[in-house]
Amino acid sequence: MTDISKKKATIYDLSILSGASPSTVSAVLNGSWRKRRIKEATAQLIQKLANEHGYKANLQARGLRSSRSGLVGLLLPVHDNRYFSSMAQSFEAQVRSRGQCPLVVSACRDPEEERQVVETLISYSIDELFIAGATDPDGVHKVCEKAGLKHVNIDLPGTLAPSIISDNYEGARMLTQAIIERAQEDGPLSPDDLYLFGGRNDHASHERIRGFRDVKRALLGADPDICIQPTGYSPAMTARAFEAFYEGHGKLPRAFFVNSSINLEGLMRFLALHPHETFADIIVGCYDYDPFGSFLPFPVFMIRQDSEAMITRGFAILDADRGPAITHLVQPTLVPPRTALIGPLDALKDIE
Amino acid sequence: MTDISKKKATIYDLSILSGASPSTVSAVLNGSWRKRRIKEATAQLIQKLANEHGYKANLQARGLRSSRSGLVGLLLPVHDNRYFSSMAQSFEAQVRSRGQCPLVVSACRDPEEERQVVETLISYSIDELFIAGATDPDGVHKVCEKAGLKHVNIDLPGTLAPSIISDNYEGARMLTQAIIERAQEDGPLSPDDLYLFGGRNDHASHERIRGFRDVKRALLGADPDICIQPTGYSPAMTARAFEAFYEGHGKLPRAFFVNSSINLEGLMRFLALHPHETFADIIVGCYDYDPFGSFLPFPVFMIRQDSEAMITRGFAILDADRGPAITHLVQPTLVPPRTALIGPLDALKDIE
DNA sequence: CTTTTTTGCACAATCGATGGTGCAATAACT
DNA sequence: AGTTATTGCACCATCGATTGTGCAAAAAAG
Repeated sequence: MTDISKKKATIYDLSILSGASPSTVSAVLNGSWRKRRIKEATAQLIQKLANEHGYKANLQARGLRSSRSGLVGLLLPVHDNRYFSSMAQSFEAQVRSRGQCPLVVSACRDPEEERQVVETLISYSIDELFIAGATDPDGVHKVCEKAGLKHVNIDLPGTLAPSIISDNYEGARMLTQAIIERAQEDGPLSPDDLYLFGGRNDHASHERIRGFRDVKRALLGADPDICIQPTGYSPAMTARAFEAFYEGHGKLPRAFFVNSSINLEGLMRFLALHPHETFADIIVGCYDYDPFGSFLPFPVFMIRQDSEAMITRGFAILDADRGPAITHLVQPTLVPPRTALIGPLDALKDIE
Repeated sequence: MTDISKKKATIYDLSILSGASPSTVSAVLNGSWRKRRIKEATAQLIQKLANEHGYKANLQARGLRSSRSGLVGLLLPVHDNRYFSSMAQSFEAQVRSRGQCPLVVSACRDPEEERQVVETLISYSIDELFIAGATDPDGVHKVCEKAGLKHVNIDLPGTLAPSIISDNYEGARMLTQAIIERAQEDGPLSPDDLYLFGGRNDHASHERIRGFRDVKRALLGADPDICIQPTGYSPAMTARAFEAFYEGHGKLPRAFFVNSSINLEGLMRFLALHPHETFADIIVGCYDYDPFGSFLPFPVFMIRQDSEAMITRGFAILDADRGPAITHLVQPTLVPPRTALIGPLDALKDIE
């Protein structure tokens, strides 16, 4: 603080200033000094000097020596999405509170990129890795395994490492039931009136589709395959699917289940091209929560996945060290239309 | 790849395997081998061995020696917001395409936290830093300065380093004009019918408020102070401001300008407590773009800030090395209601 | 067949911290 | 006073790369 020197102070500088050896300085500054039986007075002197000179340990050097970096990684498919960005937010908070440094990266749902990004993180000797929504969790697992890196899967399960995911089946059941009941308030609902858009060949989509179909069959008696319209996690493809349906039927289905908020963005693209009065009576369910998505001009039921709880569980599992490769389910909650939930931002103090 | 050894290979391992010295191996693997006049055959042998053993440089060691890490930091106020998360998304892409590793962190709009987080990043020897939306850019600047870290401000300007920000004044003018014109379609608008909610004591808010007031005065002839309601960047506080207005007037203002999407979330919280029919005729302008925010059940004009361009400019400035501490303006665009823009996600390939 | 030049590489110091080991000086016991 | 225990710290190897320097061997020049 007081000091104006250009270069960053090292333990060697403090060693000279204090008259102690570098190893003593190191011990004092990394907290191991009691164990090393350093005199209290010596420690205080060194700490005083360190403060005066704004000493900060070089974490690359420390990491090199100790082969730990204090970095904890979170691998996301994308940032630009409320589900994942709020996961990033909770992740950061939890990592920081453990005295480590969060490293959030995205890999664009590309299996090869996922592995490469993780290789890079490993080159920085990260200590732990959360693999969220990976397209190929087991591929990433192998990379981690080889490097001895502790890791868990979040959101999409793997078979080789512990996984913490939403209870997609139950969530989809809740959501499907909610939109059916709501749609039936406007009159009887035929199986052809209820569609599902979005999702692809991943575990979450499968489970959600399974939940959707089970409830639909139970409540509406039938479940034609045509009502399932996978589009990938792409707004553009989803918009195309809505457009195609619209061209064929002159309207949208009375009610539909949208696999994620990313797919819901596809619906927005479709809506932008059509006057909204035309679709004033649709009922939508979206497997994801977005505060604005909840207030669209038609009823939108949403599912809020508890990413904060998943991260917490993830740390618990990593701390417990080498848990079995089982899948832990976290319950999501059904969010009725027009609901503004509080989120991680509310934890922030914000002065006016 | 082929290799099954437990530990990561180092240049020393490859040195033994190839019969070359560690320095030769190093030179081959970091690309400086031509400069060092290493025989082509030697280089190829070493590269082959490196591939076979899945060699990856230890970046902490490299960073320690060269005092560069290949890490580029982006300091955000928060993740959980479309503006900043899409900034993170473009940032990542650009950093990766430059062969570096992105490090995105948030500091919760807390000046002390901002400085500490940056100190931590510096301890990892990051090479460059983008300071986005910092509460105290100049405080952060000083920390960077002392460490000789190249940096630029994004979104909120500082006085000591180059800054790249939205043209908030022009953006606010466009937005204000758009909502006034739209509101006047429903009949004459009095100055008391047009409010501004959100924002606080930062440069962006000041400029937006200035733009708002200038246009309002020009078009509506007056601009009572009461119509400016700063709430900070907090959904909860913003909701309270709407609630207070509603209690006093039995309705919301006919038209209003919301300072950011975070404040717009405050409007959602208010709306959740009231039947939306009551507010079917409000006209809203929001300084930020959110794809779902654009489709609320009343007209929402939005401003899309070009975060991608800001990042690009930022790199240009950093590459030009030590630009003057001037402020560069990036033009935002006005987004009419019910518009679904494509975003960084559309760059992703997504197989069905 | 020398002398000079070029080629190809090895050596060793260094970045800044960590942690095992060993050795004085002091304190505690006979 | 002589012996043993304890305290307090210094020394040094080490983590894995980078890079300036130097020196043989090979090639080119004379």
